[in-house]
Amino acid sequence: MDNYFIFVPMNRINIKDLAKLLSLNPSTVSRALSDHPDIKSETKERVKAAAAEFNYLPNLHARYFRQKSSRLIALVLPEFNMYFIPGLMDGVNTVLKDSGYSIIIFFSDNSLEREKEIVNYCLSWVVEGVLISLSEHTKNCDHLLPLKDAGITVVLLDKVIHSQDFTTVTIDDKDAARNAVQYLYENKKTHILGIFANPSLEITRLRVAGFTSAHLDAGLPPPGDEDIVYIYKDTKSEWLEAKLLAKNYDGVFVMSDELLMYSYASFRKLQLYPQKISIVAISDGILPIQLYPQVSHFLHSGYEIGKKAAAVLLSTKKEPSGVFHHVIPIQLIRLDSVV
Amino acid sequence: MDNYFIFVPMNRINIKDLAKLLSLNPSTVSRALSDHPDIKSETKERVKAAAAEFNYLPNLHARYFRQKSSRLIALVLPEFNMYFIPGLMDGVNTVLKDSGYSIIIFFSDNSLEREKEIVNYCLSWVVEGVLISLSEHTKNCDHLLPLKDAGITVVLLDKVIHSQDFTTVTIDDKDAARNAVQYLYENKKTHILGIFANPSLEITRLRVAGFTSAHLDAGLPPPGDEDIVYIYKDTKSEWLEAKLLAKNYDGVFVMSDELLMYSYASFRKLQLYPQKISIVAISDGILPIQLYPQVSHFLHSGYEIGKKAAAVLLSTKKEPSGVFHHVIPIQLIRLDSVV
DNA sequence: ATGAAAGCGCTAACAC
DNA sequence: GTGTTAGCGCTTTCAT
Repeated sequence: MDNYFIFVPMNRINIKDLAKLLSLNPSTVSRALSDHPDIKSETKERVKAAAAEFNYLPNLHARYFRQKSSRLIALVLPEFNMYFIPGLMDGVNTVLKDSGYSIIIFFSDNSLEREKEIVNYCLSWVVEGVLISLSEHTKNCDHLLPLKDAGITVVLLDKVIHSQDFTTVTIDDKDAARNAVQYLYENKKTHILGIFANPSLEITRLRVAGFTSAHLDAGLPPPGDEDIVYIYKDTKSEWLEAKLLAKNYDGVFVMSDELLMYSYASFRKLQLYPQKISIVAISDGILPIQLYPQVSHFLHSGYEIGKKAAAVLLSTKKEPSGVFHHVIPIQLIRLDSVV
Repeated sequence: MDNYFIFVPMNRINIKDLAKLLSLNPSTVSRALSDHPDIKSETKERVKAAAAEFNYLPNLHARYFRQKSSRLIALVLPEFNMYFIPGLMDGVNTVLKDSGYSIIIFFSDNSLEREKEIVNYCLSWVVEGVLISLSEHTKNCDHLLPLKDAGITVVLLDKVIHSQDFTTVTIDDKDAARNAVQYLYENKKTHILGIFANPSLEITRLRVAGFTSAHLDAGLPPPGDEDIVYIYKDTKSEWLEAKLLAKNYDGVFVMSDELLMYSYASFRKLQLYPQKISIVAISDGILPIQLYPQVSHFLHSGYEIGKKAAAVLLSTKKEPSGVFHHVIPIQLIRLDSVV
């Protein structure tokens, strides 16, 4: 007999069912559930008791479809970076988790094409806000304008392109790099190698600019081409090691956690750190304190950026305001005893 | 005059508008857009051209609401772990990105209460599948049963509790720990310290079991209480260092990347590694090759687990099948020259 | 090959 | 304080 019972997806109880059960009108039930002031508290309690008893859960597609909203925030990320991304997501989640918004997440895999597709998904899902860190192949924000036109709040974070169209949340990249060099200089380091990521990123260009200008400010000769190395996905560590030994460097600036992780083994292997050179990095803070010996860094916290960006998004939704470029202050974490 | 132009959210073009524009019926437009065989190709082309011209994008809430589906997969994670989570998300994304599903992400922050709330969100969003790694306070899967009852496919991954109700994707935790000890033993290490996470996790208990049983298999005396250390969020590294020096250990087993990161500085500081001890870890693979010196490990790839879990989810949706416990094979990555 | 009409579950005017 | 009714945008019978 058992095989007569085939699986039929349980028809979930809805507001209409609840109304029938209580001999009320669907609209009354709806209002009771959302604590509408018109409904007397006795009715509210009856309705809520029944809702709890029969495990009523609203269908959010129906609700938000009707309300022409979605309570959905899109988080768009270019890649899976183990240092920065988890902190960033943590920060975003911290702000959004009790706000009633849910997070729909997209990865552009550093492709502009994919980023454009994702913009369409955001429109199709009628998201209420977009937090986006741009792909490394994105050169401008034109493809984000349809979001703006649709009235969707967009906040760029971390990997951004500054424009008049969109609010951004970043650290002061140029200043961070400048401070780092200055710090090395104050500790009598004058031959400094800068280790940078892909120069097509605005974030890289700004940090290179800061690196260079700090040399000038300090009265040091400007760094030559050989003093600035760009590391790509396929750069071999042997190549970096040759660069490290090419000159008598006494200081190294590393612009990110990935690059610190990438290069640290070389510093140790060549017995440069802590013996001969000082290192300053820009970092999310987790890696440099776990390394041995530890590494001084300027704190570039994904958590803080995520929190700020999400907060800016929510407050912009509450009361719309103009485009603003928010800059998260950085902070020196001094961890070596050698400099 | 300018202030007469207040912002009115642009009424997006919908199927009805498109139909009016083309003097067609909305249903015809709908069918044309979804390549219904009844519609002649000339009409299809007209419709698609107009859709492209006027930037028509479907309202997915309306579509999936009508279709009683959602093309939404929930990814539920307990915390922000920099080693494992990014790889896991990468794996999930790799499988889902071209499947038409979007990912809605929730973090339980290791709270069972929050996990229950998230289950309700999944039901309210009518998600089509749930990929969940359990919170460390979750002791059974009863709170997931409403998902099952609603016909929603659930796949547990990594931090799981095995039961007859839900499919799981994990590595063979017990076997991985056993292999690790065996590997140390084969390299003549007989005094082995095991470093473990919170023992309330099934994943920890299994790895401890493997650690212990491997001692017996090898004919070693079973590890005493002092040979197994559990590291909690607030455990001080001084305490670990005392344990490391308490006996003449020649081998250490570390059950995860976080713990490897946590303990590695101590090994180096005390000049234990590579001088006096060998280390074997269970790891996602990124950290141990970047450390200097590198660390041998059994590869526990978040990427592979994420990929497998997402693939299992999709295939289960295509043709429903019973509960199955999938085990991802682990692989020894031998990296030290000292053992 | 296309049109007409109904309805998914919910909320918000508008009645009373 | 509660009921009536309409409609969000879309798909899908059913009719032609």
